[in-house]
Formats: sequence, C-alpha cells, structure tokens
Amino acid sequence: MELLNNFSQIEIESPSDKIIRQIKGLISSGQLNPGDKLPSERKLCDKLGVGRTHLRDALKKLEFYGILKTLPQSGTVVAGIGIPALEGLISDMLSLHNHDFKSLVETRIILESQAARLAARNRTVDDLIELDNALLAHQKKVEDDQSAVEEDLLFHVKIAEASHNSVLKSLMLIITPDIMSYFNQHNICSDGKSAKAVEQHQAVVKYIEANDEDGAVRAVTDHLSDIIDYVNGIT
Amino acid sequence: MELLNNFSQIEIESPSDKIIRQIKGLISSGQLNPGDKLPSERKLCDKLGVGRTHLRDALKKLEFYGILKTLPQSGTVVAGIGIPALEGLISDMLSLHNHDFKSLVETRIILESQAARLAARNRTVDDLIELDNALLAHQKKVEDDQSAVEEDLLFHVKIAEASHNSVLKSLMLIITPDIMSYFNQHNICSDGKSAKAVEQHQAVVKYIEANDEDGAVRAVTDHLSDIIDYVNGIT
DNA sequence: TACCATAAATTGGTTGACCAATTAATAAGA
DNA sequence: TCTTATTAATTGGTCAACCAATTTATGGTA
Repeated sequence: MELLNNFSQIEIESPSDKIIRQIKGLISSGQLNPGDKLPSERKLCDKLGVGRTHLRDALKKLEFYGILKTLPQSGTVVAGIGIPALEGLISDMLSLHNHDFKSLVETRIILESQAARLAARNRTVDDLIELDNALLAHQKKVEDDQSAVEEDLLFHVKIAEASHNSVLKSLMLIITPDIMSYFNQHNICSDGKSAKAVEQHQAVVKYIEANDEDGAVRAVTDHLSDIIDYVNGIT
Repeated sequence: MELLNNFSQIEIESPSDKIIRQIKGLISSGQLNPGDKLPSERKLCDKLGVGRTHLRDALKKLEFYGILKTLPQSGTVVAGIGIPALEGLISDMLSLHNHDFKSLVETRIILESQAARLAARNRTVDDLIELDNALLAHQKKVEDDQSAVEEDLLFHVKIAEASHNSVLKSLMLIITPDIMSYFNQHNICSDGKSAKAVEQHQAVVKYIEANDEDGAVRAVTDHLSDIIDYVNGIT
C-alpha cells in the first residue's frame, strides 16, 4: 500500500482564484492602482475572458480580505494599501488553507498560550464556571472511553472566550479546521493520552483561576508539548 | 459637528449572512447534523425562501471556514466537527471584521512579537538583506517627509516572512486591514513619530540579526507600546 | 452663459433557465 | 434471481437576460 504515498494532492485552482491571479497581474503591470475605480464588471469579464459569475466570486473574495471595496450601483475601488503590500496579501490569500503543519501547530501554540495568559488576567467568575463545565464534560467522555476530541476542542475555545479577546478567538477558530483535517488525514489520534489531557486541563484552569499568567502559559505549553515534539520530529 | 457622533454605523446584514444564520438554526434544531448531506440547493432555497445565488454565497463562505464541504455534482456535507463547536464557529465568522480595537491591537502585538521571536530564531542571511532593504526604504521616505505608513507596514511583513511561519504571516495580514481602517476612521496618524519608528525598527533588526529572541520580542513590544497606551486609554 | 429638469446609458444586484456530471431507477439479458 | 446496460431524474456549475439605482448626457429655460 506504500504505492499510495507516491501520489500527491492534485492542485486544482478554482476559477475565481485564477481571476484573482489575473487581477494581481493587472496591479503588477500598473494597469490597476490603489484608489482607482475598477472597470465595470462586464468590461472586466470581457478583458479577462471569463463569466461574470466567476469574476464576481473573485471580487467578493478580494473584498473579504479588505483589498477591494464594492459600492452598490456605483463601482468597485482598490483599497489604498499600496501595491507591494497588496501583492503580498493577494499571493498569501491564494495559499491560505494550504499551510505546512509545522507552521500551523507553532501558531496554534502561540495563540493558545497567549489566550491563556489573557484569560488568567481577565477571567470573570462566569468564565471559571464555563471552564469547569467544559472540563467536566471532557472528563466524563474520557471516563466512558468515548471519543472526546470534540470536548477537548471545546475546552480550548472556552479559554479563548475567557481571554475576552474576540480576535484571538477568531484566529484560533480559523486555523482549527486545518489542523483537524491534517490530524484526520495522518491518523494522529493520540489515543490513550486522554486521561493525561484531562489532568493538564485541570492545571490550566487552576492557574487561570489564580490569575497566574506565566503559570497558565506554562501549563498550556506543557499540554501541547507532545504535538511540538511530533512536529519537530518530522522536520 | 459633534452631532455626527450621535450616529452610529448602521448594521447591514448581507443576504448570505442571514442565510448562514438560518442554517445555524437548522443545526441548532437538529435538522442538520455533522456528517449529514445537505438537501439540494434548490430545495434549500425553497425552504429558506431565498434565491439560489445568495444560498450559494452562504455555502461558499461556510466552505471557506471548513464547516461544509461541497462535492461537485453530488452534494454538500457538513464537516464532522460536532454541533457545539460548529455553532460557535458560525456565530464567530458572522462577526469577523467587526472586532473591537483593543482586541485587534492586543492580538497584533502578540502576533508581531512572536513573529520577531521566530525571526530571531530562523532568519537566514537573505532575510536580513530583505529587512535592511525595507528599513532603508522606510528611512528614505521619512527623511523626505513623505507618508511612510506603507513602508512601515511592509517592514513588519518582512519580519513575518523572516519568521518562516506562513500561518503567522497570513493571520497578520488578515487583521491588518481592520486595524488600518480603524486608524483611518479615527485619524490616529501618529505624526512626528516616524523618526522614532525608524530607530526602533533598527533595534528590532539588530536583535534578529544577533539571534536574540527575547531581545527581539522586547524591541517589538517597545515599538508598539504607544498604541498599547492609546488602547488602554480608551477602555 | 449658467442652471436645472429630463432622458439615456451604465452600474452592481438578482433571477431563472440551461449545462454536464453524477446518481438512481428501470429494463433487458444470462 | 442476479447482473448489467440503458435511461431518467437529480445534482452542483455556468451563463445570459433582466432589475432598480446611479451616473452621465442632453436639451430647454432663465
């Protein structure tokens, strides 16, 4: 079955991504500048040789990333962030969700440990109750020998909520699916570690409750050290 | 002109966001479960009482966030991340790009300081050259008394690149437009600080060059301390 | 000439019909 | 009865026409 490893994921570039790449070209060649109003959608389709639906998809993506701003019944303008940064942002958004696992885990640890720090600083009594509930739910599943990845994940989300930093929570949620899909693809289920995980979770909560910022960071780092080791192993 | 301050931004929920909210309702009420195949797009539009275009927009967004997976000519399935996490993710993605400024800045500092740490650890000689170039470009603009926000930003991007962590760079780029739009809206241009900024940038590069991780973190934190103070002031 | 009301053209937004691929159902053959 | 072609229905993907709001052009009036 080792033959399967000789095949790699086929790169399929969606039509809208192709268009984004072309628009990037228009910017590089100076035909499009920050602050400019784009040509009308119809003229652009014509010029790029694609359907309006696809062009619209591309524009929507670019707007989501803050690169464009669409004014209803009026036109679409390029945000004033300057060409070099603009190009960087575009090439970057094309490769989002296609990150290497090491970067993903490294970043996850950064986000989670700092979330724990903020949680230790800002947590309310309500947050502690929520954390305890998540902890108990996780513990119960583990004791019943059921799959607890869901409850595990939810505990980490609760920490992010206790940090009272909405951006940090959002970013964590953004990278979570990527990490999980990698886990599923490579069957890194980390069985048998569940009981240990529960203990480590308890430690994290303890430090957050005591407002011990450095302790919380340390506890989270310890908890995730297994994954760190794994990542460093594959490099 | 103070009258203007009595008006707040009108909340406009896009059609696709409304649909996402409805789909969230379907999940909450148990009509949709992880692993399920969704009803066909046509039946869904009919049930939700919306056009297919809007429904498709919503599905595309949900797919971007890893909540759904669309199989061409076959169907759309709900990712197996479990209902509670799913709900959290959905409500969170609806409020993306609508974050409070304090969380944004707090997170930016976390990302940039840790990026600097990794840069100090992983930087190559090429990275140092790139950093120097960005530094000189910034310096030149400042000496000519021209607007240098673009070059300033670009310098920070170069640090992210020197960290050799693609995820960290992506996340930084994601929140950057939000921060900049807030800066523009509230006219926080921080004039006159440019010369100081150049010096601080030089310090950061020095620590990165010397592989001094803690020093790099400290230098970045110092550099951004002005914004920290501002944020703590408005709380 | 300057101004304003009106009409034509252009804009992004939306809709419904159409396409090819897939799946399910059906009918023919062993 | 089971297997296998063949057909019909359903799927997501795509396209072209249409809509209302906006902008621009036009022509008439002071």
